[in-house]
Amino acid sequence: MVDTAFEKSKALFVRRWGEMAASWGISRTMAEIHALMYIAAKPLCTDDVMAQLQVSRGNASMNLRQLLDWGLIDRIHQRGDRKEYFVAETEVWEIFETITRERRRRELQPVVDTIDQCQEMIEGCANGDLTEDVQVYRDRLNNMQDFLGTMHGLLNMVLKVKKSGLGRLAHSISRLAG
Amino acid sequence: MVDTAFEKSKALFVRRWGEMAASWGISRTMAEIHALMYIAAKPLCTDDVMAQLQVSRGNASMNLRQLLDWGLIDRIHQRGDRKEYFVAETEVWEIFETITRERRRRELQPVVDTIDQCQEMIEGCANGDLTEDVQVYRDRLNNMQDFLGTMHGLLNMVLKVKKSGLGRLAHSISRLAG
DNA sequence: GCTTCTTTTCAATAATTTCGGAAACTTCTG
DNA sequence: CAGAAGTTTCCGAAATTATTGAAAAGAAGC
Repeated sequence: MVDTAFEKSKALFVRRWGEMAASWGISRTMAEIHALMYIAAKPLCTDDVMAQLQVSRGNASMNLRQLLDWGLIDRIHQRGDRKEYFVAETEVWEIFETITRERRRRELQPVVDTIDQCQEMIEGCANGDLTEDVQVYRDRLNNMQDFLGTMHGLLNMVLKVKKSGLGRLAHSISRLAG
Repeated sequence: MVDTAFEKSKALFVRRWGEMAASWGISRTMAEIHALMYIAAKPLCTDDVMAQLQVSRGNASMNLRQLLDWGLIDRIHQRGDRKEYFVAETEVWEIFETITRERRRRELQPVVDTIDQCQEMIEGCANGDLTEDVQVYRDRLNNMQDFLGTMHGLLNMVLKVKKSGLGRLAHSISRLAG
């Protein structure tokens, strides 16, 4: 039956997407729900999620809320239906941008702040025979900070051109790289 | 005391680094050991790790092994000492490249392969009244695949120019982005 | 505005997974 | 062989994730 191959393919994609996300620190179910909606042709409701992923209502609800918080899905109301339906952003560059923005804010920014703080803490440590160790430490912190700053800027630029300019971008970079 | 501020600063960095890594799917202790070695002026041995992070020998050993597997630290032998010592790669771009390479291989590649597989599975599904859903699904898979391919290439280019060309690269991209 | 039905959210409990420590085991060196 | 360093395994602790059931919120009908 044609339908079976289709369903199996979708299930495979959802499962693998969840596995990948799990190893990136994102709850497996949350990623599975996202995958499900990414490939869905129509909006899905909570019951659809429950049925297709075999999870409880509470679990589905909590994860849907988290996806809303991330901005990866939107709530929509069908006229004549009381239920809430959800649709995922399907533009991959938008998805990437959203995830990037959120993770930067939640997980990278604290590190950047902490490095600043670490540097302040050793500002007065230039005397004594520990100077060399301190100097090494200071350098390592500076290098990391520079790197994070550079990546931050680079990401911003990539997001700015997105797919549109990426052909030209690629060409340009490869010229530099050669 | 000068030394105290230095030690506190290092401890803070190590702790935060571990926290960040934890939310990226990397064991906290493994990341803490890595941080410890990244900022260390001299090679460290297992006992140093045990003492500074307050972990057991077995735990230290396992995580050191993992770091070796990742290629983030190297084993070195001090003459006249039977102990093994370890040093971390301290060049940030090298660290980034290593992590990128490993995560791509371990976590991204399986997804790419799976998408291929998913596409093969629905090749014969162009008939029946499900055509529209299948078509949507097919498009979404294609978009994701394109995106992953583009990012793959982009990352390769960035790694190729690394820090050296990044000033020019930044300028070039921002011109495209403007 | 109130009731009733449906859906969502929350809190407590349960299950699963991950992580770390102790100790047994192996290897290496002298 | 003795002793020290390193590795592996097993088991318990902690953290994360999921389920259940009850309360709250929201819409439709009266």
